[in-house]
Amino acid sequence: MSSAERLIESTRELLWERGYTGTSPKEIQRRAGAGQGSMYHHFAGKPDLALAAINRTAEEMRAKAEAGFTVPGTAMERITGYLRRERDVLKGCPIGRLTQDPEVMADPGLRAPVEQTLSWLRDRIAEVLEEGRERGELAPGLDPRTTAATVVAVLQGGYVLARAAESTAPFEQAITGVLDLLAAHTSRPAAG
Amino acid sequence: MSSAERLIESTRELLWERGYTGTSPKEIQRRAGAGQGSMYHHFAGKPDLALAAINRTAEEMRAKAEAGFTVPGTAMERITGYLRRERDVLKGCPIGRLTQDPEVMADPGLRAPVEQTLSWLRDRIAEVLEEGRERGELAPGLDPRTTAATVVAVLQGGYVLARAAESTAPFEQAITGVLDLLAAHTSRPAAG
DNA sequence: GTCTATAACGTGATAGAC
DNA sequence: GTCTATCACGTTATAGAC
Repeated sequence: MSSAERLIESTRELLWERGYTGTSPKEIQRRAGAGQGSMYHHFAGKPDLALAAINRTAEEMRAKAEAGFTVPGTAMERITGYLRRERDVLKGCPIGRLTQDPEVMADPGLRAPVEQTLSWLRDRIAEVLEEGRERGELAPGLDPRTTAATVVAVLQGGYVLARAAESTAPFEQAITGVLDLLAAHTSRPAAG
Repeated sequence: MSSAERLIESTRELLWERGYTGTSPKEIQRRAGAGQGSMYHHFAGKPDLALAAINRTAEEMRAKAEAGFTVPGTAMERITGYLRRERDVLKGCPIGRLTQDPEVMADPGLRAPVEQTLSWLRDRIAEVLEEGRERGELAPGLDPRTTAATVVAVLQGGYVLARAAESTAPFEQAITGVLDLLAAHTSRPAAG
């Protein structure tokens, strides 16, 4: 792996673990096994390197989510599969956590991928729910857009509760709770 | 207001806006209109001052929540009142945001009030839901503890979505979505 | 491309005058 | 109690050798 590559990967890890404000170029270099000169040769500075790291993480997050949504099955099964997917719960969402970083949110370039990724996720879940409604799997009274916002919020908030408790239990409970609530709005035409 | 008091209040604001890692003693002093000497006279250092600030914020958060839960009404009305309460949505939750701060979570003294406050909130909401179930307002199939975790997660996650979008809209949608889902599990003995 | 040296500035804290 | 001076260290970057 090239120096530039190792620098990006180290930055991704540190942004996840410590956020943008809490991450220094020095620590990035140390973890990447690269010197100052190498970093400033490949990247203009900390914001430039962070942008590369955030863009890659955002892309990866979309790909993982999309893989879950594209599988066959009812809307409820696809949402369940997405929510129950294996996750590093105690580390939280690498994109969602950046919303708490004032320096990220103050920089339009760094904020854009964060905004777009979470916006895309809500839209995508709303589409899945809309498809389920069209197929008669979901109650017509269920609004796809508000429900999608709720699903994404439970996920993001579940991470917060897990980190606070230093336990995955509240995350699992939050997911189970919203799936139980959703289940009451489903009918299963195939299974009767 | 005394210097010590102004220092605590400035710290509370800065922890909310910038987090612990992103807040320097110098900035706290500037905002409080106090010098270095004053701060280090009243507090042992940054962690000590932050602890005082976090404890006060945690206390305030509990008091506000409790005020919402103590009002008369059905469980659904009390939960709705709590979730619909006026909030500084784009600033997010002053306690929840600390879960993303690695330095806070690494310090047991600072972490404790964060953990206890969110744990208390889940317990308190579970109690309200349990009361509703006992009164026949809520479906017996609804588990109070998992549902409470979902409610708190929607709130915490709603803040994340709002900050990402720089808009309160996704927060409102997430709240509306979970209340709609909950509504399907309620019966209103009084209203028929 | 990668290294080391240097620098201007900020951080978190201490010391001691007043 | 509050002030200013000072300090060791870290941050973010630039310069220039190799």
